[in-house]
Amino acid sequence: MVDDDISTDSKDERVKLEFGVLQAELEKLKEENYKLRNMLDEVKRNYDTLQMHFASLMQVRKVEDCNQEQDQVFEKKQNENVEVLVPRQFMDLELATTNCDDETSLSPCVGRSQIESKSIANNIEEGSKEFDHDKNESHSGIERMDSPPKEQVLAAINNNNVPRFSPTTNVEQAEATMRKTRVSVRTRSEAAQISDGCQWRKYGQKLAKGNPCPRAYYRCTMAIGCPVRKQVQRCAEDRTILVTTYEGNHTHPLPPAAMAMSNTTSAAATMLLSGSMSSAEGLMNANFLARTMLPCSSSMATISASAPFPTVTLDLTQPPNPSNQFQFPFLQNFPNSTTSLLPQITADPNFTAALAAAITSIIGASLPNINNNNVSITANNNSNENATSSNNSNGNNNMNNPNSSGKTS
DNA sequence: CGTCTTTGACCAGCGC
DNA sequence: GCGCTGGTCAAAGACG
Ligand SMILES: [Zn+2]
Repeated sequence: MVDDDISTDSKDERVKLEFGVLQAELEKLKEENYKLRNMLDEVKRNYDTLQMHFASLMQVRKVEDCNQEQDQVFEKKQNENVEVLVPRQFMDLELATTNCDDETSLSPCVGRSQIESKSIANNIEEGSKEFDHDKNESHSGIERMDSPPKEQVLAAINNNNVPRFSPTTNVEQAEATMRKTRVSVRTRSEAAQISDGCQWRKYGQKLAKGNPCPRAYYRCTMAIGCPVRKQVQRCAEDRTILVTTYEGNHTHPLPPAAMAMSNTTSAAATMLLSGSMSSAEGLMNANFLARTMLPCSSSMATISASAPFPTVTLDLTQPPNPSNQFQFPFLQNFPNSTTSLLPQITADPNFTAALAAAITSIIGASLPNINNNNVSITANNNSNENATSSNNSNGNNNMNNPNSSGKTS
């Protein structure tokens, strides 16, 4: 009996030991699997990015060929001092901020850059209306807000796993000239605010000049100290259009909706802006890429050198044009989208905010030294946004609060 | 009672 | 310096 007991005990112990070993091994394998999966993801992203880059280069070459033929016309225009300014702005990043950051020079800059975009990139977009709205939105003094510290920038880079084309020196240089990157989203919405998965706290409201609708200011409260802010304002011309401008980088993980987009947009956005940093050619790249990022859109993407800080504009108000979907593999790799069509994706109310959040983080982190870029991406969206908070007006307009005082400083 | 919104005050930048 | 404008602060109140 005693012997038997001992033998079963030792047997149990051996089994336990073995179990423990196996469990440890399993854990190890899990970990390894996780690492490998991460690596695979990264490789995939890099592949997508490279493919984008390649495509853009091909486009650039095409356009260059085209331009050589039209060189004389170009030179003539440049002599008229109309076209030449944009490339210079992109080259002299620091000077550019002083060239173009006052209100009076803003409009001419918009005009110039759009002419530039169009003539170089062959019929990229007419989008002057959009930029008029954007102009109203963005000539404010946000640039005086504090730049995020280096750690934050690096953290954001890591968070998004963005493959960077700008060398480290650019990031360092960028710290000196750091400006807030902004992502402006235009959607059709009756709600006072689009639901974007983040938590926001309203901290102010103003009547902006040139727009009877008040502009509301929100700050991200998903994490203590998150510097992300957003402005929400209705379009003066079409009050069904809600313009939401995001600014800054989240210091916390993005909500699932935003994360879903992040992987897909990171490569594209990085490409978009890395291409646009230093030259007219880059401007072209960015336009081309912006156009291809959301190929279902009826209008195309533009990039402009108008803003005192880089601004990506997502116009989700246009009617759909599903003729040319899936031009690029990264869109096919869109998480969970292998069976769905892009218009459905862009109609998702989460899409807007997710894309905005992702791009804000990405470009804010990886390419902070572009000072005068405006990227506009247009897609269709008739989403039904939900207001996450009641957002009353203290302006003298038609918003919800009948008791509003009508006074704004 | 804690959280959020409202809203007048305040501040900085800019043009004159 | 002054006024205008956009952005932020913070006290007071609303709300659950
Ligand atoms: Zn945040």
